[in-house]
Amino acid sequence: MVTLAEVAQHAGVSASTVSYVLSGKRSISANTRQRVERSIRELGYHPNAGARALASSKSNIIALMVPLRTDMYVPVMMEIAIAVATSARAHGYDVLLLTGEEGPDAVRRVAGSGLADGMILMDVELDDERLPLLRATDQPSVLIGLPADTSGLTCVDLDFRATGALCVEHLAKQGHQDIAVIGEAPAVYERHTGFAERTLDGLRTRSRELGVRLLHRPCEGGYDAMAVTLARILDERPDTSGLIVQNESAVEPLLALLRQQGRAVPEDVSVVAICPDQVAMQASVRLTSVAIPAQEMGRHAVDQLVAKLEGRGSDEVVLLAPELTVRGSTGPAPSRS
Amino acid sequence: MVTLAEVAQHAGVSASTVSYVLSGKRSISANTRQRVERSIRELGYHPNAGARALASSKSNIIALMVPLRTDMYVPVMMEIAIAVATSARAHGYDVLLLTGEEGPDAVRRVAGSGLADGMILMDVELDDERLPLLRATDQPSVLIGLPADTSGLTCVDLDFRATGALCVEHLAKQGHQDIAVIGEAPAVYERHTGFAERTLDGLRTRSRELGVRLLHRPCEGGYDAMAVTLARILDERPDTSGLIVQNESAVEPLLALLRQQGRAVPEDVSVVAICPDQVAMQASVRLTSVAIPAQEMGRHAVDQLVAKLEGRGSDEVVLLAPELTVRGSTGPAPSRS
DNA sequence: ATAGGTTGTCGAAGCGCTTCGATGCGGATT
DNA sequence: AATCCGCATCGAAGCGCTTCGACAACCTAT
Repeated sequence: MVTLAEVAQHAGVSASTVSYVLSGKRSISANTRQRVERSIRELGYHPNAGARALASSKSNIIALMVPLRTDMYVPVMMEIAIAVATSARAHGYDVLLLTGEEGPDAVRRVAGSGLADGMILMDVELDDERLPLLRATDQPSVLIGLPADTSGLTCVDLDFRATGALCVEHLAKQGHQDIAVIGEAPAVYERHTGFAERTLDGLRTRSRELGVRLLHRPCEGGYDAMAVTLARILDERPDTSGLIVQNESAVEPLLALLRQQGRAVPEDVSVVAICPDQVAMQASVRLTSVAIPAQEMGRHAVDQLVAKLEGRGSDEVVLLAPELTVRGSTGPAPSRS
Repeated sequence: MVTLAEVAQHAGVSASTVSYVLSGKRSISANTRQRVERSIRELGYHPNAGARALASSKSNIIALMVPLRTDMYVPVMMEIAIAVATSARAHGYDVLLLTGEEGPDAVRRVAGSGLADGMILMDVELDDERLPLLRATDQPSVLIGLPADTSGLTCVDLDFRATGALCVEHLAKQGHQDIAVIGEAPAVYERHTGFAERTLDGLRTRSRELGVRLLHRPCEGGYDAMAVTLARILDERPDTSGLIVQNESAVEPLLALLRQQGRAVPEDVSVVAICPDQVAMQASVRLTSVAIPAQEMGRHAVDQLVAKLEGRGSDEVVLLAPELTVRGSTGPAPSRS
């Protein structure tokens, strides 16, 4: 293993000079810099991460806490995680992957050990048990998702309230009077996941304002669960002509069922999805949808965190504006029979 | 921040004693140990990761390189990643998330800087460009997936050759004579991804042995691509009665199309999927499938790597035996019209 | 009673890096 | 010619931990 000292000797300068060449924190003559850089290349030197962390008390690592559950909104999570890793690298940081498993202890461990300089939390619940710790340790952090109380926290999220409103508006504008929402699995609501409740709030508020009827039903993923849920909805509100789906793994089953029952999309029923663009475009019907901008969320979160770590940056809540893309699954409401 | 020295002072012992209490590398009297442990608790001491890494030249971190592509076999990747993170924690390791983006350089960076003690590579190609480096740096590592040349490497994977064989056998045993394989996207084959080619090999070899006809067609995910692919298959081999799908995002579209065309599963067509159990069970037809044991693969990889890091462990190729679960999507071949 | 072996603890020497103050030097300012 | 300043470099002091050899203290076998 090559050390700083060896590079210094090889280049005929002192260790500190090499260090300054590397960090750029003091001016170095062009001549010396080149000699040092050459030695670094020739010896294949790589600074030792541990030593660096110890001496500078900065690890250049960002911790990312992802939910343990592998069953829900997986693609979104994955996309965010990858976006985080990629943007972090662009800022010179590496990413440490923490699963929800350890829970709040992970926060303590990471903050205490100086393993990471800051952390990004995903899948934040409205009243998340990690938040008190986060506030207490003054560990620089950014949440992806919105808790109930955002004071003293930096958060990044899609504006799900506006998302809900947007979906209702779109359907209402086309004359739909009876709208049903097929939501995430019941467990998601029971955990008081921010995005689910906020979407619902936006949906309800806007539909009240616009005077349309709204029915919300949670739904597990998969075909059978969807079949039951759809039957219940149509039983309860036979005039339902607009459907809003916020559950990736319910999308395709829903379309299959509608087809099977002879309900044409969008002639008989309009469907709006809240899902990644890819899902909306790969479905058996091109779905009108509000995209979940996973990449952008990940990138924003990193940008915010890095800003904090560099002393700039503040406790801000960034809500990304939703965008509804009209594709083939929505159209005018059918005239009442 | 609390340091070892402070704990030592608080407990009235020397720093080295505290260190030995923590590591258990020398015997300590019960009395002293308790005093030290009490001080640790009272002061809320957490060892500093950087200092530890520097002094011991072990970071207790495992690097996990995941493919950058977010479009393919995502759930499997995610499940593996989470399994890796979870098992690693159980062994006292944290996980550093690297994306494929950096390519081989990531290997150099991690190995050189001592950031991680070892690494796990996913999405290994048959002739992966990271392998030469891996062999050169003698960085302890484990691959998930099989390259062409496994000499000097430790690999963990599902036995995809056996998987392919198993699928063919199952269908052949039910009398199917014309079998079509709907594979991963063409890009996957072009990259020479090990698992895809091996599966194909298993499928072909076994079908030759059993004297059944086999047609293989790569297929992008999504409904449209599937429609085209299916049409081509049925055009070319109208007698096809057995389908084998190895592409998660083609499963549901396939079922929808078959339904739409009035082909009953399993009466007219039998379908075997190679996919995670969850996908097979959530589909609109309970799919007979060979599971991709993502969790197990992740766990095995970590176990192997940890064994290597502790000096035990060898360069072994672990192939997990495939298991075919019969569900509702396969049955006897229809008698020829 | 004495040599020999355990057991439990301590002190000190690093691990490889960053960073601060000091220093030498040439050029600009009086 | 004396003074001041900025630039480029160096030396040394740590950062918080692990680990090795040393050493008392005690126990056992002779």
